[in-house]
Amino acid sequence: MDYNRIEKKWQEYWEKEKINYFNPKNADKKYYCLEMFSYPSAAKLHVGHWYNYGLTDSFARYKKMKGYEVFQPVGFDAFGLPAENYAIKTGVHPKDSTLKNIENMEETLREMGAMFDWNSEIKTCDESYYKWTQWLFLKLFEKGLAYRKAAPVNWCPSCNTVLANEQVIDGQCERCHSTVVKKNLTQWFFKITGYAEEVLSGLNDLDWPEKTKSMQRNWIGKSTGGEIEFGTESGDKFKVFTTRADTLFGVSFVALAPEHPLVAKLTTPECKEAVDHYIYETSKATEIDRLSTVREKTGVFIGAYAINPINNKKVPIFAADYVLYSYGTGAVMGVPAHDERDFVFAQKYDLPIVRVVKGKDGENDDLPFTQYGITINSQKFDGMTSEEAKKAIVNELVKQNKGEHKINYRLRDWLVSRQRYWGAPIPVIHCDKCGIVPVPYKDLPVKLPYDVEFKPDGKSPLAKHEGFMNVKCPICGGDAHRDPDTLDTFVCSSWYYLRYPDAHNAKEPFSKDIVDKMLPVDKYVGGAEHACMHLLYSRFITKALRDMGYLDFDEPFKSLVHQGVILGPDGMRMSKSRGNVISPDDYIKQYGSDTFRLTLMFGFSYTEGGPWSDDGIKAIGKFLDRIERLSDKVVQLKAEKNGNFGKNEKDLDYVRNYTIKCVDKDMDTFSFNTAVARMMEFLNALYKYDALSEKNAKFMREAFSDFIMLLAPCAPHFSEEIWERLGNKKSVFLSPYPVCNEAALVKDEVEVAVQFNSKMRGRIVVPAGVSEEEIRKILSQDEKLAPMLEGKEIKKLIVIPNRLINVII
RNA sequence: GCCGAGGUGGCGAAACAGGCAGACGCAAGGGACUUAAAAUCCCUCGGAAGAAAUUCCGUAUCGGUUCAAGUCCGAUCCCCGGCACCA
Repeated sequence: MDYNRIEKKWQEYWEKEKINYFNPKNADKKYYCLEMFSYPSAAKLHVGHWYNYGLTDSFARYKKMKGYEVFQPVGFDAFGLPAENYAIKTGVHPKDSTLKNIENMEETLREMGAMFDWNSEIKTCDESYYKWTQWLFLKLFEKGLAYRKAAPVNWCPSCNTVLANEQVIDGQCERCHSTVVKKNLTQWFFKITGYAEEVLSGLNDLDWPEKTKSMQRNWIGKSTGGEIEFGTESGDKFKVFTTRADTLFGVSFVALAPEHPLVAKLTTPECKEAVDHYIYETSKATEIDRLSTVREKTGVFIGAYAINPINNKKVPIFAADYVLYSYGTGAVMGVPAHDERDFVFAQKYDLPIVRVVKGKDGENDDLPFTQYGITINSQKFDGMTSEEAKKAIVNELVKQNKGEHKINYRLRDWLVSRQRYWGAPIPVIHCDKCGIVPVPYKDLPVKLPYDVEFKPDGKSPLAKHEGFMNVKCPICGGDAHRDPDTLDTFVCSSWYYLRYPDAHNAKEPFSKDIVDKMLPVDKYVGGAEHACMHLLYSRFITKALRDMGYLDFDEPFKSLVHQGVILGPDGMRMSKSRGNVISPDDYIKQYGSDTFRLTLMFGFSYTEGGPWSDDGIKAIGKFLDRIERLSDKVVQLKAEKNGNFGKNEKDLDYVRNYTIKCVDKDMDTFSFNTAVARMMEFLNALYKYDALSEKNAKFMREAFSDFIMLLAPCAPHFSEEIWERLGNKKSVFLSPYPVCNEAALVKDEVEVAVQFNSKMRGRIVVPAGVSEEEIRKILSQDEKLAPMLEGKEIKKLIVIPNRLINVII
């Protein structure tokens, strides 16, 4: 078959017949199938795109044949750093290179033959899209969910911009791997922490990979404990957060983060020099050093003492850089006997180690003892379990107004401003008189100017563009200037799935009616690397929009699948520098896109991925050739003669229906490799039947038609072609998916395994559903098995119907 | 350290809910067809012993539960992904 020719033929046909487009009239049967949209890169589609888009398309086509009105849109996450960095290197404007890349990708995506609904295409860099990204920002601002504050932020000196916590990996920039430094800057944040509890608890009901849910849980990092107020001799007070209030009697020191304001205030003159020196040394340490767990715990006594509210004991206050100012209260109580860090610290600075919890059963003398146990040395709280003591001690402090129950989250607010050019401008105006003034909705979009000098110098490129920057204040009419920062591209991608179903709406980002009908996304497919970024941000934005009344559901993605990663033939991640990149194009030219797609389906477990091997594609080529050869025979079959439905027909009918049942289920669960395996078995059975001298032509034709329908989602062009050759006038994708006839799966006779004392001893054929009695009889007559039973007493007979018989003798 | 997912032939991988381990394919070997090659078709293909029938062993390691364990339980080792001085 001339694959490249028929691919074109059917792609044109689908386009002409509108096979791929979602019909809103059938929205009650909608199935929203979405692949994570991609960044428009200059290179052609790589294997990863194919693996994501191609295979999920097969799933979508399967759903379509199952009777769903499938909505499978496509678009581009078009803002972002690579285009800008490319521009800095080559002088090609980001807009020009991006639009050109998009054009390229559109073309190759069409060549894939996926049933994308191109009518709903989105490009986040279009004014008609980012207008609504800005709208979203303003709505969050109105709600108090977008705010500006000065804070120590992650700064990538190479990208010349701030980064969200999520974009810092091991202290390095996610993108360029430069070491990230802390800078004190005033930046825009989204208040995702306000939704910490809901994004956490909502995970329980999601059909998502457990791994991803646990990564989000981890990232959100909920811990339940108490905040306890310590006094000082000077009358100042500060709070510590602890999850182990049961160890409060064991406190022998208190440690404050070096940045904590009380450090400067409480340090005594005698200690000032040492403390200043310590703070200076700390500030020199890089973020990576400071975050290392193996780093020695250090600190410095500041000369002041704190008073433990539970027993009024005086304990020394230290400044210590293992205490993070950004978490909890920036102050911790030191309980050396029951915390490893505190233990090391106490040994180093010779502080008392007081045990206040003992093991529940038996003595455990090892310190630090970090498990829960029974309280000791804790006055009236002695003898309680840790769980009880935690509550009781905080309750006692609540009464004295010196503490409260408290939940802390590790999650930080999402830093969304970027000092870069190629993004959506932040739609606010800074006025000396009126402060921060949101751009009026009627003035959106705030257009990103084209003629901008974006060579990096540590400041936002837009700041240098006077025509952009200088505006009149919408309130007072006086001179004012725009915000020179742009939004993190994750803001653009945090709501795109809402825009697709109503992509051309010029009056609002999306109609409430439409999204309430079309969302949540029924199946979302993409890489696992987005677990704590895109997937978390989108959930937050959905909930925020819900609370503002713009939609009526809680979660954007009901069901999520992560595809695995296809590695180079050497088992390493594909990269140009390694020279192990597999280019789909070469294979598609030679074997066709369906062959390539099927190879990916059959060769890997979808969620695992693995190294590419050249051998697989030849095998699939052979498989398709075999199908084509058989189709020629089927077409030429003379219908008349044999209308019998005997044993051979029954056998084939069994395989046919078994295949339908299995493939149906496998497609539904992204178990593509086994679905293809079942189809191969079916084809083998069809060949076996075809080899018979007597065959029922009508029946074989039907069985073969079923085969092609099962294959169609996985090899769309090829199947359409064969389908047409079989004499069908309409697209195979308009025919209903085959339904398994359960009756055909009931066999008269089954082969079961026979074990004696649990060891395999042979196989026998028995009528389906025989009684134990009959089995005994059959066994005693079996010429191979009967002699082995002679003179032995059958103590017990275990029968697993249609599978196995275990004879205990 | 914590959380999560894994470890099955020469290779990619299957195994519903504890019930014939290795489906389906690749590679390899043998054969048929052919002048020959390609293509196609047939057979073998976890290991060991045996002429064979057959037997024994085998799902990272050790132990347990069970008539029966890749699957369940306990311990250990290894690999991958994530988090990590989070109090």
